[in-house]
Amino acid sequence: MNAISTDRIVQPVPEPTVRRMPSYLNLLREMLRREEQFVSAPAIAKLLHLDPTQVVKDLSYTGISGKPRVGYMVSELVLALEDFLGYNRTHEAFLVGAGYLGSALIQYQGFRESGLKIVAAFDIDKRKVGSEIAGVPVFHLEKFRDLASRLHISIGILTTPAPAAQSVADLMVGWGIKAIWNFAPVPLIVPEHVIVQDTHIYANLAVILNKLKQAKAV
Amino acid sequence: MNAISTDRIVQPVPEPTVRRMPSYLNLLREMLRREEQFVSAPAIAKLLHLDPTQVVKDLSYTGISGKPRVGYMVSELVLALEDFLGYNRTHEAFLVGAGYLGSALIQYQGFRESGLKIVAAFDIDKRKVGSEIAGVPVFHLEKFRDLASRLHISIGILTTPAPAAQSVADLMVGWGIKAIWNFAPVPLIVPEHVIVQDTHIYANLAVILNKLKQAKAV
DNA sequence: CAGTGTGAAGTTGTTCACAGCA
DNA sequence: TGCTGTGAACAACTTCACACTG
Repeated sequence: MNAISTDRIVQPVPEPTVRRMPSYLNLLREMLRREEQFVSAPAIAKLLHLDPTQVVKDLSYTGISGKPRVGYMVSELVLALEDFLGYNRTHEAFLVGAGYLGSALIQYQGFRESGLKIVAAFDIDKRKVGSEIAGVPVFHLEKFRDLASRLHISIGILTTPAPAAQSVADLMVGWGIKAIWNFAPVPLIVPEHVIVQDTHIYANLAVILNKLKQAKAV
Repeated sequence: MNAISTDRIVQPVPEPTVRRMPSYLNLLREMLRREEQFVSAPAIAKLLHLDPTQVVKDLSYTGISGKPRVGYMVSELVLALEDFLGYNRTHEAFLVGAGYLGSALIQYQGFRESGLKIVAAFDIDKRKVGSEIAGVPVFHLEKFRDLASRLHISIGILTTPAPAAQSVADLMVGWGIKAIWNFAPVPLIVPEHVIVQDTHIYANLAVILNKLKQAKAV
């Protein structure tokens, strides 16, 4: 390995592009399984219901270039996307709130091939503490402190009920977590350097109901 | 009821605005509980980490107007938002795929006060069929046909593994469902008149990992 | 004068148009 | 001719600037 950094300058990528990347990877992995060699942007666009130019622009962020008339090499794209998304590094995470949603996330098969590894779950419910969910141990929230300082975990997944969310976020911040994936419908207050990604199920529901209303009105 | 429609013309609302609406409602319901009478847009903006003008513009879509120097009447806004989001009508839904994620959605307390009522779940796993999840009966997928034709359900929630997603979507379409809330990481092919709302957990994960990468690069 | 309300400016993301290539 | 790749036009959303109000 050369002493000069091999990391290219990480240029900012539009968030919508980042959000589409997993879909590309998903599709391309499937194509790789079917041993398809090349794929064109218009073909991808059709399958994912996107604009062809959009796909070209998005894929350009991976650094891979395609051949006119032929398209992109599937295997090359898969590797580039995995690298781009960080799916070949392993990101370890703690999950707090081992209820139904938390359990669902732990169970989620896909995370294993997505660079996310939930290494421990935490709860305050004594019936859950001491058990395992899909091989992931559930500790009492008190233990969070000790473990987080020993291992160094960068991602905290917050799946508690709303009232507990802020205090759990404080805990996570206190123990040096870099990013919080927040599923509670509460805006978290955290120091500036901590990344918060909100995933609010209600926003999606709102969009559906709104589109239904719109459709009915026409 | 008058023959002349009382529905106002449903003007299209920017999707980002729609997505923020549940957060406003959430906050305002909390304020209502605390018996706060008035709230200003800047105050809301601060609590939700938004731009004050944004809040003003968003709230204007509810049809409610505020008083200069004072702000908006909380109770009025809550009612208007509930109406806007359709939370006072009840939308009945079928859920297909009673795994961990499906169970989590069924359990989700919040839906009850969000106008969404999951009336039945379906699966093909014999261990699940016949059971109940939080009072919601789980039927065999075969039964879907009969029930969907009898009741008329507008929303289908799709929480099956990816390979089953398209065939379940076909089923849902066949029985007249208007909107599909899709949690499978698969682009569904449906007739034009059917609304599909994708909720892909990986998109959110991708954003987090990307921000972490970005943070590290700085 | 602190807040609403709105038209204008700015920013971001998408779509178009077309040059280059095999 | 069908595809990549990119700069330019366009559309959508956000932020700014400011007139208005109690």
